Amino acid sequence: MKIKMRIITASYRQNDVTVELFGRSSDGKSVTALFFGFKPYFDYVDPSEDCISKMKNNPEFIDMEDKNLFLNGENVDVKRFYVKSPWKVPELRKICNCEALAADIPFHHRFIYDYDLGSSVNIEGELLEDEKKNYTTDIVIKINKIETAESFNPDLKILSFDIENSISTREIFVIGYSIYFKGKIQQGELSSNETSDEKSILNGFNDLITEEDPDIITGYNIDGYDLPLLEERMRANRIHFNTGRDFLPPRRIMDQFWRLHGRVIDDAWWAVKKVLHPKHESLNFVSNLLLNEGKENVNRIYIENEWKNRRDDVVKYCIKDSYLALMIYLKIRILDRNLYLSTVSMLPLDDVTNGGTSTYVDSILIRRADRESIGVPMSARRSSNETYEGGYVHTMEPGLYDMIVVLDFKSMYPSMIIKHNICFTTLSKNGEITAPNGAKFLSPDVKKGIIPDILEQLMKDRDEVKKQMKTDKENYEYFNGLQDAIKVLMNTFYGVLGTTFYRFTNREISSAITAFARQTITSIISDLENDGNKVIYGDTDSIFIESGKKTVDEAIDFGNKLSSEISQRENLVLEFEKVMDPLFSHGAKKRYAGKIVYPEENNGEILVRGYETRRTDSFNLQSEALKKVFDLILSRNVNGAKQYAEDLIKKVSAGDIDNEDLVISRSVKDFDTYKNASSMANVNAAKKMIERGEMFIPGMKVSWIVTNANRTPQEVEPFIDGETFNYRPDYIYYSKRLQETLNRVLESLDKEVEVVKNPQTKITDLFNEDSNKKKSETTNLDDFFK
DNA sequence: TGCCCTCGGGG
DNA sequence: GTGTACGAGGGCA
Repeated sequence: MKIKMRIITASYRQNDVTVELFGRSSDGKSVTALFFGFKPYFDYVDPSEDCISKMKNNPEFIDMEDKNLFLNGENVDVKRFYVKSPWKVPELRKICNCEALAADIPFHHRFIYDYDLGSSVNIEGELLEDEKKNYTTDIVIKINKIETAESFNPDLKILSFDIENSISTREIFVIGYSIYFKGKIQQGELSSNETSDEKSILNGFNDLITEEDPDIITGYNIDGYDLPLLEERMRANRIHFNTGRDFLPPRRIMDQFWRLHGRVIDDAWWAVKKVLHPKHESLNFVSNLLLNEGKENVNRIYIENEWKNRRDDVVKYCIKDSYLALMIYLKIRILDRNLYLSTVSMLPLDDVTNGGTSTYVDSILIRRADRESIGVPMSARRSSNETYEGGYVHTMEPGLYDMIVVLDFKSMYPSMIIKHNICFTTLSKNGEITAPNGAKFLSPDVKKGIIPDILEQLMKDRDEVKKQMKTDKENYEYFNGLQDAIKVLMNTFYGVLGTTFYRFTNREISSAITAFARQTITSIISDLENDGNKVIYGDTDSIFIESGKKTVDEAIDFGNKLSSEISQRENLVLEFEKVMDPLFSHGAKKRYAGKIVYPEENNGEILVRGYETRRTDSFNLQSEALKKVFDLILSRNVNGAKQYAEDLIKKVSAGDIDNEDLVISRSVKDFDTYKNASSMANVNAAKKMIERGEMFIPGMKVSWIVTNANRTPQEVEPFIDGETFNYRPDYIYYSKRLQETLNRVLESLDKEVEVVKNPQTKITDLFNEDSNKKKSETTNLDDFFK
């Protein structure tokens, strides 16, 4: 039989080293596809006789083969060794002293690369009835023939769940779930009652997953809470946590992700963090923000009592939470994004969802290297603390600027790589292209590098998809998602090539890329200045110019004109991105705030870079005051901003402020998990709560007010909602912190006069670091990619 | 300046 | 599972 399927995850069976591909077929069935007989292998560069005999005598040895590969600028002889077990490779690659190649590629990736499979595949094979009992999928098929197919997006089943449990005994009370499939939502719960205990909840959960057979499992903070809890309770009840499509349990990877054979575990909270960067990350806040809908009213701090007294409400609350997580997950469209990304990077969905970014680049580059007989080095395990010069940052004079036009280089680093043929395959002493850092690369007519070639192709692909997006209105969404994913992939490419020690590149190559980029932007800036333009700021691939225009329309014309002039002259694309009016900076690099007036859809937005204060352990007043100050400055009311700041700090130092505005809160774990618990304010607040007979359970969030910051550690008193606070806050401490925050912004505006009078105590000048600023400053590329 | 430690979400 | 890794901020050397 023949089927077309989208690959969700790939793995292999330990017992017989059979490759397993899990996915959904074009007709909506869940599928396990098995490939028998694929063998692990890796290469040794020019191994000695001794090395070869060691390998041949190893019980893992199957076969060997001669190869000739391009490596570090020359062709070398290598021996390819085929072995029995993927998990033995880390051991085997250390048997000899010579260099091992491609000995750190996960086995399922090795398979996908070798058969050059994309995210969707056509399979010819036969149904395996006797294997059906080993998997939860609708069908199990033996692969006789497999090849990549045009990518398609099947309907995937998403299951979201949430658990309510006892804080003290950890016992699970209820698991609520919401399932999304083909546009419909189905809900339910598993709970303890007269006839059902925790054991039956846990077994019920396993059954639910097995029967529903979802492709995606989500929830809110399931990675860090619900899944570890399930694992713990399953163990306590001696129940196998067999929720995989092969009945194996989920496994925690690096204290971060969970991996489950056949399904993707995709925590909605992580997705929200990555995509949205919300001010607060709580389910209630985020669901109100995205869905205009909040959590049900249950007090989870007193969950045991709530469960005793309001069981039905707790069940409702639990289901609602699973529903909210599901709706958030759908709303932010992270699944679509990852599906597109898996399409363009030719990887299973799980690998783009829960894998590192270098995996995407590996997927493209390793296939290409194999095709062209280029050796695949191992990832360097060197500690790479060495930094190198990154992007160019133009220093900004402190002040308030009008009608600023912002120009952006389109794909600056990919453009540099393509233009200068930068690649590990072209790096050569004989190269006629010399980078500003001294690295030399062969010219494209002598040898075209594979990285520039791939990037050029990706750029062309993207333009092509964009064209289709415009002509094929019916499939606009699809093409738009695809072009965006290609952009992400290209960004990933230069991110990986530019920041770390990636297997195919090195420092010389990374710094050649950034050096060319600096050369390009600085020469354009000086051209602009020679033409009489006022360049006030620039960072890596952006240039800020004071247009001198009175109206937005004039500024837009100016921006368009500049962008087309320079783009033509330089044979690069410099896009006119936005107009800000006004723009404010106190003179530090990477810190500014501006009001956007163009493009129209962002008109009125306030853009703040580099000034944000940490939200979680700052007190309310701090962030509110900062926001107010920016509002005033960007309304050009600088004096008003100063006056406001001065008045506020005076008020605080005089104690004329509500206690609520000074509360700091953070969560506290078990005290003995801290290296230096006694010096931590949150721990000390929790200890005092216990002394006072207040409830404290490790993991709880604790609120406090600082009462004496002159002592080490600072003295704090817990702040309990609804109870009077009988201590005097350290108003001097609070006014100092407020002053620090506000001075970061205001200090530059009026240097002679201290912006704010010192409140009672002497405070040394803050932010006097700009005495010897150079005109040109550089920054590490890593900063740019944050 | 750079490293180490911690939190955030969840009950 | 031939796989290592979130991002921001404060404290401290």
